[in-house]
Amino acid sequence: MSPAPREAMIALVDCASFYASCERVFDPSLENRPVVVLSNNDGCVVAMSQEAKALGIPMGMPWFKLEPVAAAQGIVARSSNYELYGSLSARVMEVIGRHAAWQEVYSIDESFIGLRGTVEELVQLGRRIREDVARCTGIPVRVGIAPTKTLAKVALLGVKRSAPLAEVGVCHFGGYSPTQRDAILASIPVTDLWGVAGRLGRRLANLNIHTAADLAAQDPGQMRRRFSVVLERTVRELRGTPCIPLEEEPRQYKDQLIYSRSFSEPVTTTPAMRQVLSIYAQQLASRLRSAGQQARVLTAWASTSPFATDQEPHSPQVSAVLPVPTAEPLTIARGSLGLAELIRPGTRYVRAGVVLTDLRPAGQAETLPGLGPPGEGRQLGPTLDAVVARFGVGSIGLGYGGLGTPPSWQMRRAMLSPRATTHWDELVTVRL
DNA sequence: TCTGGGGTCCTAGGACCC
DNA sequence: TCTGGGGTCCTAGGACCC
Repeated sequence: MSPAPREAMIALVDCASFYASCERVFDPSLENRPVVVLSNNDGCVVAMSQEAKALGIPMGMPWFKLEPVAAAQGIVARSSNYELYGSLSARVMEVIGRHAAWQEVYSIDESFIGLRGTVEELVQLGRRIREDVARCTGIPVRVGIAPTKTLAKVALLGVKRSAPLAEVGVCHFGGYSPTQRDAILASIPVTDLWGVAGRLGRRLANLNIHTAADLAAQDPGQMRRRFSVVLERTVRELRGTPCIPLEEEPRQYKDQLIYSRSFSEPVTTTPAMRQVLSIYAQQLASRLRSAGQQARVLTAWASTSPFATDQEPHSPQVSAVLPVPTAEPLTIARGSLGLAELIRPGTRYVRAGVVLTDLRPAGQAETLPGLGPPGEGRQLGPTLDAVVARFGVGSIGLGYGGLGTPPSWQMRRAMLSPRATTHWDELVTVRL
């Protein structure tokens, strides 16, 4: 039975190979070529163009293993350029939003919109969205439409996997007969659904539940008792009952803030780790301040490489309750530096991070003058941010972070494209 | 030599309260 | 010998997302 005309529907719009597509927008020479986008430090593959996927390159493959064969296969690599992707994402989302009264931006490359209309009307609308986004941003998108978010994802998988649907770029789950829908669900492994990954997938396989159709046939209450309310909702959504609402309002405040990075070369000494922590703390303080929040609890950690076979793994960690909820870089740096005392000099650490939790909106409880820790209330954060805004990252640093030359462990991004939409001096030149 | 980063949600279990 | 019960709050850890 096809859904009643004008019933509320949800469309999931996703960008095809988003990072690779972004790289192509300002570099047409990448068209029709296998493009891979690398993680920070040019570590491993985090995104691929269709051509690269077709070569069978596994997601997450280390670049140092791919690099030797890349040239021979015509593979082009780019360092990830999140500033560019974020900027293009905002434009894509804005264009999508023009076509619907309800929109939830789900991730950097996915958006849900709420729609009403017949199957034919909504498929037409999906086509218009594709054309509009392509014309305004150069990014290809695909559209899956269904009564629930989970089924919209199923419809989108159809667009990705069926050649005729890929041609159109739009799939409406309601356009199929019940028999066809069952066949579609039976063709989708459970682990392709939202909320079902490896662990859960193995537990479901033990119960002989392998496909979306198998899962849809389960009793929702039983799935809740045996697994969780999350899986219960998935079952109900697969059966067409919306359980996961469209969330239009982006959340105003985050629950936690993390700054963590791998090093381009291992850090082995206490002074170097102090420098790492000072720089990370300053970055984090800056983010926290621009989010309009303060933190009360801080955790700092470092770890050795999980791939190293020649040394014992070591992951020291410190947690501290800050004297007052704060966004002051000095207080955050001081809390983080305790970690430097815990490292074993000579051990090779490959990454570190600082996590702020127990966040709250800034300005809720002002500390009385003189009662806070040293540095509180001196507005060091805004001053540092202002200097960085004017003279660039690295132009000023706190304590151990304030060194003139860039540290040797700093992130490597050798194949970085220009930030063509956010920096005047990196604009693209077009010759006619 | 070289393997990413930043989040959220849910549940179980302990602390604590009356 | 026999030793309550119901509720909330908080946290850690697991699992998942892109």
